[in-house]
Amino acid sequence: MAETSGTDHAPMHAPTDASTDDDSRYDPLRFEEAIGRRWYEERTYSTPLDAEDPSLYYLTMFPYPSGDLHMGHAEIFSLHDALVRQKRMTGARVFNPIGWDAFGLPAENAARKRGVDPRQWTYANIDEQVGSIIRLGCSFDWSARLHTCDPAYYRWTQWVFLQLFHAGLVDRRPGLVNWCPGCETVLANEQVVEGRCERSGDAVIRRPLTQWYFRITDYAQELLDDLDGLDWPARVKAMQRNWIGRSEGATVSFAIAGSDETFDIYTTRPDTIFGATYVVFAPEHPLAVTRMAGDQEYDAFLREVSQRSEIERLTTMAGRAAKRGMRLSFDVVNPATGEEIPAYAADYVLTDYGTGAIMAVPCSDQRDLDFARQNGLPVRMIVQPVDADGQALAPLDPDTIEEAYTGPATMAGSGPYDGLGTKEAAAAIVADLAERGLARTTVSFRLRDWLVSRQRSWGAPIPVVHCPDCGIVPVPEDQLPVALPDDLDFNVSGSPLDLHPTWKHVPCPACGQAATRDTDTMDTFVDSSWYFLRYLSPGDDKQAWPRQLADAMLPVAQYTGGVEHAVLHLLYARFFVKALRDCGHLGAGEPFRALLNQGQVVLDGAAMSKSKGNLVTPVEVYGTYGADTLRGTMLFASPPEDDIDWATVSPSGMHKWLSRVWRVAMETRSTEGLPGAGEPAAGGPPANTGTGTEEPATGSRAGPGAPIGAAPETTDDDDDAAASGGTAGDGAADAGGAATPALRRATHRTIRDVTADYDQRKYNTVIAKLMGLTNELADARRAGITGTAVSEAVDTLLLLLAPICPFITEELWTRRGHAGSVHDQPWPAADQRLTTNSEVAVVVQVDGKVRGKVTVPAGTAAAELQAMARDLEPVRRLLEEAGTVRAVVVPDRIVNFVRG
RNA sequence: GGGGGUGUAGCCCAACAGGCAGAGGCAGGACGCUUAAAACGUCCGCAGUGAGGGUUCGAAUCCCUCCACCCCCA
Repeated sequence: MAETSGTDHAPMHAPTDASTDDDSRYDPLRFEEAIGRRWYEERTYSTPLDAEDPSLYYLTMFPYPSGDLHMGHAEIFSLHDALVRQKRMTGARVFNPIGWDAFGLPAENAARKRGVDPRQWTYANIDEQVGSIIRLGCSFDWSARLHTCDPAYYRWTQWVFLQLFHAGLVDRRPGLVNWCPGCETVLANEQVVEGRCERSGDAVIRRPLTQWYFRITDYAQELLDDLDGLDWPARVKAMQRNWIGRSEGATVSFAIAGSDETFDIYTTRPDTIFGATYVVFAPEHPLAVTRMAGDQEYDAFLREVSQRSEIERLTTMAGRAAKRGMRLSFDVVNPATGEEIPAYAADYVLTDYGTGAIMAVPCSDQRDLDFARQNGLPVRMIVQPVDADGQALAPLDPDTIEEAYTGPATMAGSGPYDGLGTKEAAAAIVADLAERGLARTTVSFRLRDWLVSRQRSWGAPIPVVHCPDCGIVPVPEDQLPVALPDDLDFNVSGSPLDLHPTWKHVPCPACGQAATRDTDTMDTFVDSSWYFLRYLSPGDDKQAWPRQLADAMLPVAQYTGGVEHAVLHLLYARFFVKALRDCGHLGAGEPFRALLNQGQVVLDGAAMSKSKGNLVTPVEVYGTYGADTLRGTMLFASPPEDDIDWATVSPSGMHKWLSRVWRVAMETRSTEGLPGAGEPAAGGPPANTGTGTEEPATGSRAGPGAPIGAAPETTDDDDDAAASGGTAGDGAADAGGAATPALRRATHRTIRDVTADYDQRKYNTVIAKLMGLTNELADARRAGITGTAVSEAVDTLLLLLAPICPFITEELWTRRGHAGSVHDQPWPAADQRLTTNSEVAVVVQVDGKVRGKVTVPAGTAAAELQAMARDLEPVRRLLEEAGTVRAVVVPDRIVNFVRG
């Protein structure tokens, strides 16, 4: 039954001689599929949720259904599932849901290109992915499954929108926005990479449009501060800090010459104000636009600037397009010097950063210097560079410098502030200007508000109606969802939803007169910013999530996913949780307490992709070698956070090892290692094997640290606990003499070390150590060892491997005569008496060179150790002719004699 | 330019909290088994840790400078 696809996928397993059911051979295709199917159909890993007795919440980023699973998915699922399964075996109940991030543009593109309904396209892909996930043996809780494109889900996405709306966290306002011509929609800043659409790669242009925004900037400081408390990779935190981009500076008021009108500039370097020789406005700055109204040249300039991306506008890199600017029709007054300086508009100043205007200080800002040189503007030196010790360096010549100076300096040419350091000068200048009401210190952020409206149609409609009289009217909660129509025409230029003949025409919910729906949908990142809440009650049509349970379950204990979401999804989800907390719907302030990012799967150093034709798919690998081999290969390849280059890994190597595991487990199954009842089980009492098919999450299992054992048939024999381990491996059933304790020691050391590696997520070394144990086992068997030490070793191997390779371990566990699932067993505990060496080899050095070794009982005192070391022949000789000798002794490790 | 990370054997990777650089795998070689090959089994490792300085009895590990590559921000 497990054999549906086996034969034609397994060329290398083609039996050499007749027998296909040769059990001595490892053939995963014969059993994996049936086991995975059973786990799915029986909902084996479903976990009832209880606010009074919460489970641990482990979560992996839900997939986007663009097609079947790719290697990246296979990697993250392998990693995540190992994490979850191992945690369960330590006695924890783990909630591990799965769902689909099912809205998005690819479905629309498929509709446009191939005429398929986006819903059908999406669900067909989901079905395919579900099949692959089952095949991989992932232990998800299928009863919590959700899809963001389901009205039962997006109804609550819309509800969340309304909560933020009522809390004043949603704005609809005009602005210059990023427009992707390929996707025919606006994008958030986070979706623009190097001036291009991160999805389609089209060059993004700037357009003035009225759009919906979430006020994420209200939370900028908190989003920054709370990073400190998160157990996240340093680089992800660094990326978020960079993205939030906090800077401290000053807002300074300048006056327009010959007028009472003033405006604010923002600067991070108020100390340089004496060097300000002009000011620059963003071209779109209202003051510039007003003053230049009617100037045709300026209009043309504005149009041109709007075509350039932010990156182009800001870059200081040599070789890039020159800064474009225009002289404005007025001068301004520098409040520090009182002199009149010219005003410009230039593309390198942005409207929405700071105040949209700057003072230009060519000597200390490269962009200002470039612009000054291009336009023949004066450059003034206002500092004296100094070295690290404060010694004056050669002064710089303002007429010839090509690079702005930003190094350490003291003020020189800044009037009363000369001689101060730049830091003190900044404080003093702001303080003095503040006294005259002309300046204040300001904190500024790079983070912009999150633009959430999209002119696309496979997304959650924004639940708002535009009424000629009432204006913007939110759809009442009891009228949700605002559902998508079934009959959208995707072969239109523009938004299908907007162009639908009837959908948008509705009566105003407030006054009843004819009105129109908002025809934009929400960014799909909105869907994924709260899905971890919906998993708690995916079928609930009364509420988005149960508050009590959410408070018990959040933040998510462990989140896994790709680093590509470091700023987008992870920042948005953090914002949502904080906003929803402030709306009174949540207790938690962060969504994900711990985060693990896996690397990417590449081939020969390049990303795998269909277009490159270098795609290796999970289906190919598990179709040939089985899912366990795929999972093991992924985890063995490198530490989880590193990229995996598929060219350097070896599924066949993994398969070979699993074959060895299979062989040793099968060969030792019935003839040895099944001690009779009452015999002191060398490894301790048996694991809890008697409870069979029970819910893994519940009760009967022993807690973490239960001793492992080998005997399926013996009754629970708790009295053995005291005696266990004390026998140190020379139980009556064992044969093989002195090698037996060595095998037992290897077994228990492997338990100890592998457990530590699991805790640190070092699956590559977990597997390496299990391979080591397999080698020890082979050695021991060659030495003639049989009996409990062997079965203990084999069973331990299966238990320790179970989280990574769930199928082979399950199959062998059963075939070895154990009742119940290997995955329901308690995690083995190492017997300390067996892990510590009774004897240690201590290295003896003279002047750091190894001159010998002494083997001593562990814990031998330093003095004794030194005496023994001194007696070694080569050491004694070397020390005789030496004068003073100092000894460094580290017990159990090293003795080093240092001659004077 | 600023920040984060990584450099160990032909390759992927180990090395607790500074203590004999090698656990594991891939590739390669030898041998065994075989008529032969594959598969399987056994065995085979002086690379001194990117470079240079420093601290230390002792540095892959800690500190400084530099180089290379990756990522983020500019």
